[in-house]
Amino acid sequence: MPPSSPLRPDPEAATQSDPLLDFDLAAFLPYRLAAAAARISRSFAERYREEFGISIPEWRVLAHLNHAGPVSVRDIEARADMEKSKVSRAVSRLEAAGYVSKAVNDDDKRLLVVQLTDAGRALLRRLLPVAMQFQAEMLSRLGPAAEGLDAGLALLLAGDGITHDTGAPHRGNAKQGF
Amino acid sequence: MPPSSPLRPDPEAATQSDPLLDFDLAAFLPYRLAAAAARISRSFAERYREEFGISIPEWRVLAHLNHAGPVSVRDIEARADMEKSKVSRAVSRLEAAGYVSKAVNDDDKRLLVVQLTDAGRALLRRLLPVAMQFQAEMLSRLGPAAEGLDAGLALLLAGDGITHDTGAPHRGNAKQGF
DNA sequence: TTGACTTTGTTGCACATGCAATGAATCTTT
DNA sequence: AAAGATTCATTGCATGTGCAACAAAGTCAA
Repeated sequence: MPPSSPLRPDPEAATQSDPLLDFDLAAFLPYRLAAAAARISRSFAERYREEFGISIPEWRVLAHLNHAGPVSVRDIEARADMEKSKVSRAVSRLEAAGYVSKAVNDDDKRLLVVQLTDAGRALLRRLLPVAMQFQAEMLSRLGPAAEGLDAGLALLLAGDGITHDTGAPHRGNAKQGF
Repeated sequence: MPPSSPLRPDPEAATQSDPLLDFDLAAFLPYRLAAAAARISRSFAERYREEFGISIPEWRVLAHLNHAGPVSVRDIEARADMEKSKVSRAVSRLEAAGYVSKAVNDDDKRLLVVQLTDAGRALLRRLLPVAMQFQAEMLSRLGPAAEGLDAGLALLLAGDGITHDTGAPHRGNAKQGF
């Protein structure tokens, strides 16, 4: 018989009290995931805002542009896991700040060609090391648990959308983390 | 010499190209965490909104009340990882819906006593099984990786705030996931 | 070619959010 | 006891968000 861990409680024990079971939010996996993500994002965003004056949606756009070269809004939407309106606004802000340029694709005039400017590339040269260091801090906090965490995330992300280099738009709606 | 994994790239290789390193957002751990959390939260929120008409902040308040009995806003703030204004508004909505009652603590009149009503308890009896099932679906998707994921989350949450039964308020600010 | 349908990006709108400011109650210090 | 500092909850405000509606461009079939 397998042991009853906090994550997988003994199904026998679950049937015990009908009146109101003692559900602990702190042990609820979706909540834990959301809370951890919110905490990490908060500190990352704070650092980026203070140091570079950009938000996370903007960071995502820049990072994707660096990786992929000139792309359309639709492309960013798929690869950076953001709604198209969010992408559109982030790109506009970045354009206003001079970090990217927007042009119309001549082959298909519905599409935008978003591209890094020299200023954008210069910003990225300062941005990327900070991101790498942030991840390094995370990994050092995680230690050997990092592999396990990442494997779990891969499974959750594999579901229908984002995987390594396999982008697809997502559906559904939810304001914030659980 | 240890192998160079995507998570821990070979430091030698990192020094290769000065112009612009090829940073892949899809492999960036903070992004992966945020994207996975967003996806899970989205589908959870959708289910709860459709079926019960409540939002995630409201769900968190209800879950904590069920676990802890009558509490103040400050208590919820700590245990449910939400800003106090968010808690205050969620509690007000729940009160308007008849699921909780608000009263003034007689010992300390600054504190609120938020309490489940009968309707609130009845709602929870319907709510909790859905949450449990949602978590079960998550676990089944994760399989053996669940333990590793949860261990990683525990380390990230241990930092300064939420742990199993050790609540503390948090600082910093960030709109959404990375 | 024309007309229906689809895709792409932007925007109006309603709503949620975080932060700072506020008012009330309590605690601390003198 | 009085004055100052602190804690708790609420709210005004600016901002970010998702969704739906929209216009422009492209596709496809008759």
